[in-house]
Amino acid sequence: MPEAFEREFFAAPATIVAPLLLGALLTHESDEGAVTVRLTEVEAYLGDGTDPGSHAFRGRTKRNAVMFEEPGHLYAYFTYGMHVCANVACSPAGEASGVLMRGGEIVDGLELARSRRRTAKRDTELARGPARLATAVGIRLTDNGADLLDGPFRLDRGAVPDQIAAGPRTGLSGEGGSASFAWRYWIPSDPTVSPYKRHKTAHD
DNA sequence: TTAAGGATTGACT
DNA sequence: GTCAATCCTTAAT
Repeated sequence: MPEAFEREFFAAPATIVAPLLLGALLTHESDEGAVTVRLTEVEAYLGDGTDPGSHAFRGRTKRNAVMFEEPGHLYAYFTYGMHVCANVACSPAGEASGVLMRGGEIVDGLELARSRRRTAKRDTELARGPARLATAVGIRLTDNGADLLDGPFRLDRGAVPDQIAAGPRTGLSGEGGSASFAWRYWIPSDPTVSPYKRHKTAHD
């Protein structure tokens, strides 16, 4: 039986929490069944005005309100007209930061994940990429604000990875700005880490 | 009220 | 490798 994270664990800035979430197990139970994903890739986003890439950069809005409230909740948002991405809200209530779950390995509920991700040719593609992960686990826009420590969602400690890599975040504009911070963390050599836009990492 | 753009993916050349 | 799809959120009229 895995050990669940405590609320307090998420009351730290996302840059602290993010690398510690690698290897963690996110489970979502719905009418269709349960799916569990082991996180292999995450990104941190701050909200104190220092991080232009963050949705919380310009302060609290209707969309990002969850990030400013109690930590350990799900911040799900809609993007590109068709995709949902899932974050874990971090920092104490009143402060905003979040960890974007970018990739993972499906370790339970494989059949259900496959049926949700028809276009995936291999199991390693089921949750490789933020919107894919959200789809495979069954996260919808209406799940925004859900508690990740109680209810249909659960976030448990998993085996700590042997190695952790850090590098620039992906998909953000403004090279001279926050895109150059090493706030993306992943498990090296894991096949479920998304390969996108890795144009100027200083390692691998 | 309207317009611009996005923490991406999948299809196609 | 390139590019269209598609609609919600935000900021500007």
